[in-house]
Amino acid sequence: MIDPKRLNHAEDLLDELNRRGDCTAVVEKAHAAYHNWKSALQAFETLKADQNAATPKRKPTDVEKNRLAELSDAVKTAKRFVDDAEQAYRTALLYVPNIPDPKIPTGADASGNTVFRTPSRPVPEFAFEPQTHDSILERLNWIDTTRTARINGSRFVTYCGLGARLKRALIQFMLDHNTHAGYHELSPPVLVNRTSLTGTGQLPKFDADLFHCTDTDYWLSPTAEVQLTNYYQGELIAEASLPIKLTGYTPCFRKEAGSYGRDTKGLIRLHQFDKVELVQLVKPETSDAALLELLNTACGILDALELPYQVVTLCSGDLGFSASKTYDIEVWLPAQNTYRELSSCSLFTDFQARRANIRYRGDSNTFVHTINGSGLAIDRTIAAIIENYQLADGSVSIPKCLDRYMSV
RNA sequence: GGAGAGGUACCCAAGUGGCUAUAAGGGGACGGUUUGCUAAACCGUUAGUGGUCGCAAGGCCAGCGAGGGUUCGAAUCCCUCCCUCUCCGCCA
Repeated sequence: MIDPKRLNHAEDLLDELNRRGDCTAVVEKAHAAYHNWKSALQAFETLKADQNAATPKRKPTDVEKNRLAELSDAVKTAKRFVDDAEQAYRTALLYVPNIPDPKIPTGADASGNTVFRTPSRPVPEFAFEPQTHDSILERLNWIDTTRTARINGSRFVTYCGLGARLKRALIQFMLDHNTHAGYHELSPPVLVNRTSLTGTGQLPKFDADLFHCTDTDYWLSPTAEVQLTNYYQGELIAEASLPIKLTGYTPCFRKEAGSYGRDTKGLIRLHQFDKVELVQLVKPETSDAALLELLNTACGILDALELPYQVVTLCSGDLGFSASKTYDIEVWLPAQNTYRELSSCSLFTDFQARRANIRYRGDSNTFVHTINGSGLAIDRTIAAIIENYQLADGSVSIPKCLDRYMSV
């Protein structure tokens, strides 16, 4: 949520927001609803002050009672107006995206993204035609999509034998890496409530992407960002405990509605996947540096795995709804002959903190800035390892840093 | 899932329809007096916050788990929900 006071200068706000694409409609709606609420509030508060002044300390006489009853009716009517107006204004505000960082490039879509860090190492050269990760994994019996399709349908995977061990090893390795970088490990539930999803910005706008339990208001979390960021929901944090750095492994669930036909094979786009997440809650003045630190932690995992990657800065038009600045880490996939997103590291400024009401006790009580990124997506990392580490004889080797996690 | 008990400030807790919650009383914390130094004793401080109006000083409104309702008036009565605790059932 943006600072509602910015609606007082809606033209300036629009100048900044329209770098994403046309936001006029949502801003004008929020702007109108905001002023409607304020005038309703002022009318109510005046009446309420009258009522408070007129209410006697003892039982009122019948004459007084008539006048008090009138006042009471007027207050109730005014209150109803305020409540409706407030509901409308808050809802409208939930649909206004975050303000893009002034320093990021302006662009309409992914073609406007710029390279922030050039490839970390040369891409591997193969003396043979590199195979796709799914064909290799299937042949090695490290995954079984045929049986999984019977149990779950498409966009699910079962890891088998060494494949399952590799997944477990990667989770372990990444969590160790992140805790060594100073992140506190949490292992949260994967069912979350509506309030938390609203706090981090998935709801109300993006409910079509989420799995929702039909008989309760529980949702399957699409990313541990939800659980880790909302861990401090509603809290007033002591200044001395900032920055808070959290990491956690969870399964993640996404409907992937609207991506029919895209990445149907392999591990790139699944309804359920595994991810190790990095989250930071920081003081506003340190958030730019903290984003880079978090990015470096995520990149450090790929360095250790010796996988080639590049980092791009998302342009204004490609930015997610809640983010003000995002760096995508893209790993090289030889069979696709391209870099694919493996982690998205974003600064949300106070946008999520306002929605989730996370503040810290400083000179005044201020909203923290939130930052998160994958560190890393497990299944896509497996895809990258398999494709980059494949050998001429059809087998694959395993990154050296995983040896101690893969041994029996 | 069933039966019961709770949720008031940093913690415990009194308040059960009107006397603006300066929220009684403890505890803890902090400051002071006293002291060679500690402890004790005594004195004091410990409501913070959100919103709104205002250049400001300051005014006003809302806050007793959350949301509704009853009432001229609700921490207090009623309803729904959340959470904690005890017992039973079920289960990993």
